[in-house]
Amino acid sequence: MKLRLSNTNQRRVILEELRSVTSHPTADELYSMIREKLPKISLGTVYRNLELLSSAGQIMKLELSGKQKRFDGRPDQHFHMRCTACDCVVDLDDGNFKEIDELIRKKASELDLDGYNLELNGLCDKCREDNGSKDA
Amino acid sequence: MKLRLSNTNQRRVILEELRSVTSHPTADELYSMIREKLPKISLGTVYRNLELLSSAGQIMKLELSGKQKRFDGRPDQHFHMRCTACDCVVDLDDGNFKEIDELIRKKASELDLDGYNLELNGLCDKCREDNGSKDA
DNA sequence: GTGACTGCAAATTCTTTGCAAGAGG
DNA sequence: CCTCTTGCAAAGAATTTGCAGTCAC
Repeated sequence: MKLRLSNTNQRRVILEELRSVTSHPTADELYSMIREKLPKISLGTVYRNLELLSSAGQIMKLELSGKQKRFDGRPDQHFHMRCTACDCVVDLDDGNFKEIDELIRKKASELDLDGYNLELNGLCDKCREDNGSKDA
Repeated sequence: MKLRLSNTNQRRVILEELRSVTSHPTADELYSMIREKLPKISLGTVYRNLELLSSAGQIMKLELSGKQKRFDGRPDQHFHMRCTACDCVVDLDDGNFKEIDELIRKKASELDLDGYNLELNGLCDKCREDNGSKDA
């Protein structure tokens, strides 16, 4: 659903901030980040705008495993990996998953399903490094 | 991790109840179901036991999209579909997803990942029916 | 000016936890 | 017995909401 959103300062900063990072912050992480620029912003405003922006298709709301929702400034479909060590979420290179995407879509259309959500698990670069040095 | 669990009445009823349904109840849904048999059981006990049983590998904890965790009496790996209308979770016939599973595993092993979580979306039988009658 | 938006705080929802009493082996 | 478990109630974490004032257009 596309909505017309008015152009408030808070909304603009939230969107800019989210677009400027490749992490996939939770609402409260984003709140901390944004408070450095807008110290008076409230957490409720952050939640409300993230909801509106994702309804408008300008960002993506990620409801992956784990208790907190995360938000992604990239509005296009792509894949995510959840780090099994630090719980962060990183983007995966889509090239690797084109085939998988096509296969799932094909099967889904046969079964009259309409979408899917795939989350990979693994170690992010940082944790892989830490882990490697621990083994050594 | 396998644990030795003592054999309390509450634990046994929770497990039986969860095994007896194919829905994938949330903790509080299960709590309501169980209170018909054990009216004095507490919600905390249900949560604690679901956690223990899933650590022991006797049930599965599903952390899918949506805010509440759901629990599955089938301890073996299989696929789930989330109904986009009523939000329920149903098991999918694995035969359809063997190929997908293999492809994802292959790719995951190439990229040194270690697992994945796939959730399909679609309409459950009941909602499909309701929806059909609405269209007519 | 009017409707959308904001900050604040309180309310909701889901889950976990401390504790004293109770059951299991 | 001694430990693990329970019921209860309170705490905690994440998110939503009511409201009165403010901003965008």
